[in-house]
Amino acid sequence: MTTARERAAWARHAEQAIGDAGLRAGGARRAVVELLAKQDCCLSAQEIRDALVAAPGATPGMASVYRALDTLTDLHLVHKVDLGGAVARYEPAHPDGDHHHHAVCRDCGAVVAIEDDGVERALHEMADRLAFQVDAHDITLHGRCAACAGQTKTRRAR
Amino acid sequence: MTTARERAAWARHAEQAIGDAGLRAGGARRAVVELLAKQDCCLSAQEIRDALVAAPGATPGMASVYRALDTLTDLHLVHKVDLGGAVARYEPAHPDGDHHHHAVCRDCGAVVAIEDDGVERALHEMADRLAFQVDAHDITLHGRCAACAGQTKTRRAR
DNA sequence: GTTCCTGCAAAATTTTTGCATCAGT
DNA sequence: ACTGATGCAAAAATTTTGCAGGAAC
Repeated sequence: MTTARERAAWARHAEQAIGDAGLRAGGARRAVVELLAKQDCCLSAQEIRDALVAAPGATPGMASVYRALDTLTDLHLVHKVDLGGAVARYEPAHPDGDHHHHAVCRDCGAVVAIEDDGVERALHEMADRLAFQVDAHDITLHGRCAACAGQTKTRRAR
Repeated sequence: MTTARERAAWARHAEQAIGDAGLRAGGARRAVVELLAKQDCCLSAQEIRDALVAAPGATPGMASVYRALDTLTDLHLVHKVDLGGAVARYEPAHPDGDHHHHAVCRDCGAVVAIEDDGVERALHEMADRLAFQVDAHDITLHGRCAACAGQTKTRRAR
């Protein structure tokens, strides 16, 4: 779980890294960083823009959101997550190696964050044996979330 | 590793399941099944169509390829794999639970199939503890393949 | 003879790029 | 002032859908 303290630290770290890279502090990218800092899990580009437009202040264009996310991903500040749908999702990349994976409910589409040391350990042991230099890994679980598994299948509009 | 015998079995199983579902044996879908049966790992829709167009016989349209893949995925005969790029990839889903995961080289884009019992075991143990009914899982490794890790980074055109 | 399948073209969706303008350093 | 950042619109790329004709059962 990510604490409020860690989130604030990420935001500071991100602003710092952006400055160090010789980039400027424009409104759109800062707004994206500030929004992402509040999140524990991933958001789509559309969700990010919708949230920024709904909030008071600037109304950035989609292109700026994508450009900001692209820059942040290049700086390893943001992790691009592909959960199998049509849209990519983005979440803060915490530098301490604290990371999680995702479970997607096939009924309601909910995304749940997952953490498990056993799996991480097995994954690292496997990586050591592999003739492939592993830098990162993503795990996506598919199935039914607790709510949807409980009730007789209610399928949300897609 | 998937043997020639297993591939042939998959092709037969697929044709059977298609028939059982009350579907007909048109040329495009059969060609897709036959091509996939020869593969160990995943192909994109474009790669599938290119291969079919290059081969003697029919020249199916992209729409037919997508429709065939969609039908096969619904019947759980094909597994849709999203490796993080812009395109989705598809591979035969072997019914015996024999499955593998993927490592993507960030330099040359090569996709390598990965199998590891330790990881599978850890994943199942985790799934048992989770308040989420896990039906399937995907793992994607990112890094450098043996060839690219060996030489000083040569970056292929993207 | 139905009903499904196919191929083409058009549409829909997500993401990227061009360009003129604005803003940060 | 110089150069990066932004917003709009257009473009690109992938996947889906509509429709008319053809093929399987």
